[in-house]
Amino acid sequence: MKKEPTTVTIQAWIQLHRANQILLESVEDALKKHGLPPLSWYDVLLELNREKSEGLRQFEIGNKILLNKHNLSRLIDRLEKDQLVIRYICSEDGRGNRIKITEKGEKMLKKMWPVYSQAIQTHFGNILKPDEFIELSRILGKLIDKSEIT
Amino acid sequence: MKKEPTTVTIQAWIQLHRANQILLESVEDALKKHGLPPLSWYDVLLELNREKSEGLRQFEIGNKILLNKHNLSRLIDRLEKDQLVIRYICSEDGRGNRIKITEKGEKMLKKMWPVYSQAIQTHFGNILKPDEFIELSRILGKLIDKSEIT
DNA sequence: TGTTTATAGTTGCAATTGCAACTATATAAA
DNA sequence: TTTATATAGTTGCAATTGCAACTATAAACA
Repeated sequence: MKKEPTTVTIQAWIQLHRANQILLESVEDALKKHGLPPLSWYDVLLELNREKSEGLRQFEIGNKILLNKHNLSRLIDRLEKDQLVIRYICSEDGRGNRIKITEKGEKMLKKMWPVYSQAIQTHFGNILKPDEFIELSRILGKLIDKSEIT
Repeated sequence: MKKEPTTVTIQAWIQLHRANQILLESVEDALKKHGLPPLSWYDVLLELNREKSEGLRQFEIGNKILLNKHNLSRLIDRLEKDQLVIRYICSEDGRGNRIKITEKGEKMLKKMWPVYSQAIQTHFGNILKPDEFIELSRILGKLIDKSEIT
C-alpha cells in the first residue's frame, strides 16, 4: 500500500522526534550535572535489578532495552569495569554469559533514581494532565505493539 | 516542587522513548537500505531548501534541528564534501558563514523523500487513526512548547 | 556420528559524537 | 578609544557507536 503521509502525520512524527530529543537531553543533562552515568547504564541496571537472583543473558537485556549486541557487550564492559555488574559463566549455554548486578550496582541505581525521576517530573510529569498521560500512553502503545509483531 | 512521577507518567515516558527509538530506527534502516545518507542530512537540507535564496547561518540551522554547534559544523563539512551545500562568507558577520543548498542538494532531498515518507507511512501513518494523530500532536506540542519557554 | 547452519558474544576499525580549548569577530562597558 | 565580554564557528582528543569479521558453542540435519 503506497500512500503519502498526511500533513498531520508528518507533523506528529516530527513532534514525536523533537519531544523525545528534548526530554532525553534534559534527563541526560541532569544526570551529568550530578556526576552520574548516562541513562543507558540505568536501563541495564534496572533490568538486572529485576532479576537479581538469576541475572540475565546479554541477548535478554538487548531485547529489553533495544540495543544491539556489540554495543551492549561494550556497555557491559564499562559497567563491569566500574564493578556495577559481573559476568558469570553460563552453565546452560557455553557461548554466552550471565550478567548480574552487584551491591554497588544497586546502590548506583538508587542514587540515580532521584535525579532521573526529578527530571522526568519537571519536564514531563508537570506538563501534562493525568488524562493526557493515559491517552498518550495508549497511542504510543499502539505504535510499539505494531512494531513488535513485525 | 518535588513530586514523584506517577506510574502512568513513567510508563508514558518510557513508551515515548521506545516508540521514537523504533520509528527512528525504521527510518534510518530504510534510508540505509536504499544507499541514502542518514536522516540528519535530510533535516539540514530541508531547512536550507526553505531558504534557498538567502541560505542560513549555522546557528540558525542548529536552533531548528536542535544540534550543537560543533557537531553541526562537522555535519556541514560532510555535506559540503559531497557538494550538497556550500559555505559562503557572511557579509554581515565576519565570524560566521552562510550555508546554501546546491542543485545536487536539492536532488538529494527529492531522492530521499520517497524513502523517508514511505517509512513514516508504514511504521506510523498506517498505524494510528486520523484523530489519534491530532491528539498525539496536541499533547506533544504541549511538551515542546513548554521546553522552549524555559 | 559427522556436517551444516544458526546463535551468543567479542573485537578491529572507521565514523560519529561530546567535551574543552581555541580563533576570530562582534557587542557592551569603562 | 580601549578593554572586557559574548557569540560564531572550528579543531584536537577521548568516548561511543556502527559495521563487518571473527571465535565458540549449540541446534538441526543427513
